[in-house]
Amino acid sequence: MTNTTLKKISEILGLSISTISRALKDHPDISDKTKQRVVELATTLDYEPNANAINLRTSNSKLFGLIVPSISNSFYNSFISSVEEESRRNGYSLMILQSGDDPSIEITNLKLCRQNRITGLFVCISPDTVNIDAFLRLKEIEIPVIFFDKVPESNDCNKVCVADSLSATIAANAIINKKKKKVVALFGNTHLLITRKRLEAFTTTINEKVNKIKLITDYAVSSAQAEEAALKHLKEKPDTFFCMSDEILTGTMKAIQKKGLKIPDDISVIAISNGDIPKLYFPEITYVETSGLKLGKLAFSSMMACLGGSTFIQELTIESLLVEGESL
Amino acid sequence: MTNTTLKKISEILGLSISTISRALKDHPDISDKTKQRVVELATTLDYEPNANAINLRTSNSKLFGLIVPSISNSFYNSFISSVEEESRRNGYSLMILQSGDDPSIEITNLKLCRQNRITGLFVCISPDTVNIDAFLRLKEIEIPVIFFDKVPESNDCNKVCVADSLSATIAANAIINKKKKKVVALFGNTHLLITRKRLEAFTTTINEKVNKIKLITDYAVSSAQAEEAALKHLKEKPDTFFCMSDEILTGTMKAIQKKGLKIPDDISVIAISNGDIPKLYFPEITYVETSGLKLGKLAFSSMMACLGGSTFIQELTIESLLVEGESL
DNA sequence: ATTTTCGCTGCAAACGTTTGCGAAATTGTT
DNA sequence: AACAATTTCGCAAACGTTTGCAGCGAAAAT
Repeated sequence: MTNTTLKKISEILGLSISTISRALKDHPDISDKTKQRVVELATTLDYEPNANAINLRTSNSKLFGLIVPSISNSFYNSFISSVEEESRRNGYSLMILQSGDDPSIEITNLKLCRQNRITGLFVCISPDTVNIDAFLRLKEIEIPVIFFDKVPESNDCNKVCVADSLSATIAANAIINKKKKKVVALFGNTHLLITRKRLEAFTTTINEKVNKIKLITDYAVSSAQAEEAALKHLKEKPDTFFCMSDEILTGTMKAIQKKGLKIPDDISVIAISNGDIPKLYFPEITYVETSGLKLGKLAFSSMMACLGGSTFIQELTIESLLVEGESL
Repeated sequence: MTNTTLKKISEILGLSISTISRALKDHPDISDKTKQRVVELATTLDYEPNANAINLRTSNSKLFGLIVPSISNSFYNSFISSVEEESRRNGYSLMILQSGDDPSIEITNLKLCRQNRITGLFVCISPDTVNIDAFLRLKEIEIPVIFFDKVPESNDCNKVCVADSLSATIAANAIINKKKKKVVALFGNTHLLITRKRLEAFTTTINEKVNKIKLITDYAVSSAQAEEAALKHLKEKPDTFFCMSDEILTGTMKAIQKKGLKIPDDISVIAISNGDIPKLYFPEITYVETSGLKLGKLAFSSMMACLGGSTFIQELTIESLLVEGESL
């Protein structure tokens, strides 16, 4: 049993292939009677058009590529989820590839995308990706590329990002408003632009405060390291923890639970997060939201704008907002 | 600037298209000198073969479809992650679609897969999917279908599952060994085979025990519902909670934290989980591991077996093991 | 010198669509 | 009845590959 094709239908009905093709897409040239016969047979034969043939013929794949370091990450996850949904809604398919933060796999993935003649690409580059020429070359063949989250520094490309500096500033201001006195701020990998931006915005905002807040900063590149760091700094009796990311937050929370501290009576916590993790705890953790869902929607609309003919290169950011739990 | 094709290369080099095609795939018929010229030009022209044309011609898409209720779920996530990796390693691409537990979207996704002439399909059906004919029809056109995790009851299909009954039995035995007396067991959607299996295995194992354990079972289809249920049953002073899934676990944990109970002194907890969530808490939650990664690898090898010609219908399970935290 | 062999290359069909163009059948107009 | 207009349909080319087969020139064998 093989796949049904236009040819097969045409032979059964004694009509030409082109008539079948037109009938199935409700072309005005075809009479209603014929259309009906064709549609009927097509459904009983379970006809599904061959996307490869269509793409080849029309050179319009209706397929987006998406390259991301890892799909098992709550932020990327929600990003992907929303892009996938938007794509389907708009009649596009999505090909999702993960690079594992390996630039060479990134290139392999890019090749795969090109071979499948994607209509557009969403990509979050790995920290070690220095040369983005391969990506920029897509533009020469008129394939829009939207960089998201971790974006290259080049000005010559479309980017959508969360507001790194702003979100850290919002968190800092929330801490100031609550009149906290001694803050331990934990950050991630200092190689990343995102860390440096958040670090700078956070410390400047805190230090701008007139009656000084005591600020202790530290770094961790894993949840376990964050736990250690938090345990260490708990000895200095801070009243607040600021966690730059979910990874840092989970480590910090383990330290707090380990010490049997009550939130927010014994210690306050605020984080920058996608929102999933903070809601797991009781009381729920106050966080500055950097929504993967929203970023996905923004990326998608940016993509559609490019496909609509906009050659305007732009860098977009989604605003952050404070989601108040009861941890601060 | 348009895409490079074999034709373009052939015209520049004054060779035929077939020669270019053969040269690029190192066919013995072609002389080394010619091969070298061709390969050289192809790389400078950034040639990438058109996958659509190849698929059309060879009717072998090297593309797998994967339909899952949601990609933002730690279990499916690790499943997808491992299938994606295996696919890439073996020269296949992966098209990931989410159904949002909506059977009609599931059908849309299935159509998309068929239109793209996938080589095989991995699918986790939604709880409301009653009719799986559309999936079984793929087998008639020789497209292997591997059902995973939430699988239909039909015997006429390939399934890979976590050891549902076994994992629940292991959890029950762990509870028995710890000499618990009063257990609240929370389960998910009763429409699902997985729920019924776990329910049955758990209750029988508990009830086999000579000196009776008091067992209270309840159901919840969301984390919030689980929290409510846990809160309700806490009034009956159980000494142990059994949570069938991560979703149930997070709800239960919120209830426990809300009441300020200490684990394991005031209350014990054991869950069936992928492992990510249990490790977020302190003390870490004891769980029976059902690994998405392992299931992914199993599903993939099962797929490869089908493609290798095995028509042997089988139901495979990955074994579970108890990962001891300090919550029991 | 003729045949055989062998290395290299090209021809052409096929995969399943879409679509411009022309042709036949039907209808309407005078 | 003759012709124009309209409706309905088919032809054939094209998209970019792969691949069986045949062709051709030159070296090797007879």
